[in-house]
Amino acid sequence: MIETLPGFRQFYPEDCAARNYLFSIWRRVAVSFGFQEIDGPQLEPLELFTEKSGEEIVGQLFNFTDKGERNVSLRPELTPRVAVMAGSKANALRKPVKWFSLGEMFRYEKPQKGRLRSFYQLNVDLFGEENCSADAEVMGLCISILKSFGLTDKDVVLRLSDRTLWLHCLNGWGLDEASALRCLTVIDKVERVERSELVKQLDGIMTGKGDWLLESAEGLLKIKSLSELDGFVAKHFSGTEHAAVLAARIEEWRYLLKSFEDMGLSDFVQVDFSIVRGLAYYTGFVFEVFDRAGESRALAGGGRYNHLVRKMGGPDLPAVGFGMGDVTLRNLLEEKGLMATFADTLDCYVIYNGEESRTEALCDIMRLRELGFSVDYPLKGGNFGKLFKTANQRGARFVLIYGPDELEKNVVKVKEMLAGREQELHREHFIEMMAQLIRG
RNA sequence: GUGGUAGUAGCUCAGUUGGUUAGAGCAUCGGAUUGUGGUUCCGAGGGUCGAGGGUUCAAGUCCCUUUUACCACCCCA
Repeated sequence: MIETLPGFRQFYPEDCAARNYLFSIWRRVAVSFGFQEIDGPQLEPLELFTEKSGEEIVGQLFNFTDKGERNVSLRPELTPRVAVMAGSKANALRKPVKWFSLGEMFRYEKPQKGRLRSFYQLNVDLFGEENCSADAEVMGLCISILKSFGLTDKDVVLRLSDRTLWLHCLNGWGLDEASALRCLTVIDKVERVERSELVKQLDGIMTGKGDWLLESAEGLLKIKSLSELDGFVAKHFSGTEHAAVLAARIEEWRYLLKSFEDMGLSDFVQVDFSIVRGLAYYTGFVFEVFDRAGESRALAGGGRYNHLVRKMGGPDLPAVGFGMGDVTLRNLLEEKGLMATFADTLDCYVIYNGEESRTEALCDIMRLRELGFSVDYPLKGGNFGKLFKTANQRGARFVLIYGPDELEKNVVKVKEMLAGREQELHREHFIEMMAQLIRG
């Protein structure tokens, strides 16, 4: 037997049903928020990704040279393509542009739990609105989706941070923009790297002041609420030239958090400045959603990326978005017992006895199928006891019996499996009556 | 890319210091049961013991290599 490539999955019916369940909720809730579905190619020119993320990214890509000597890569994410799509029609698109996409992504990584080489991702993007009402809408959708799966604020938390505020503070502490960005990549590691190592790295950015810088940063990292943030900014920056921009930014925070309150989603949101996200293209509010209990990987993550569209060759177009993968989500839902088991179900299972009965049965089966009902029947007959057992296993609501007795009386015997009730329906109006029974 | 652990039927797993023809439960198929389901009983099929090499009279078991999965790193759009 030939195995799948590492990190790729086969989907048996139960797996497909589970996947479709995730897709259906993703799609339904995104549409309910007024987002429209889009998609892009699965195979892309390599430059699309190196343009956005630099040459280092190639190590993580599923890339190769095609028969036309083109450097290509399976898509590891959708965002650059969406940025191109939005950018190239930017002037023609009604703002705000609210798009989402469900698709398979590929990354050449070492497979482990919650991380495969092929996975499905929901991608949500909102273009053309600078106000943080757009951030609220996008994050609100992210939380609402998780709620729709049955997850509560006891299960998951959206950790909300802000790269703009970080940069203002670092700027206020004397770092230029390039140093500040380097500093953020160090801060991103604060949960998993030892303190002395962090100080060393920060020393490399601000000579002799690494320790002080880390302490200042830790002040920000400790903050858990807006009032604490107010206090922090007052303590560090009141009376300085940075006070005004910081005050303005805090007003945006106030507006964003108020939006979550108005949406009834506040309990899902936690101020947490340790989230800065690895990639440098994020420009404002950033967030990640985690399982509150476990140490599993992030369920979703995203933020503001106001410069990407221009970087991809389009006009200035502010943007905010997030991605959510199927693997971690499904793991969590299974852990929490929120993943339904997807049993085989049928509206009708038809059993017959003899060739003449089969002729009549097939005729009715096709008519019921045309009405959209799921109807199945044994391909090779069998005794009635066995066939009832099969009907039961198949999850059939009704069993329709076509036999010599019924044929003679010109009826179909209909058994409702759950109730065990039986009745005979005259064949003259059988399809109509059967349709009524199934519907209701 | 670096370490650790593991791999026996479709699934979950037994398999003694190396010793007849590798087992069980579940699932599948058939029968008891050719006009009535969830229970029960009987039976069958299904294994190159992940792959390759070595040690041995003899390897699922010991050794080496390799591969895959899981876990921890690196990374994480």
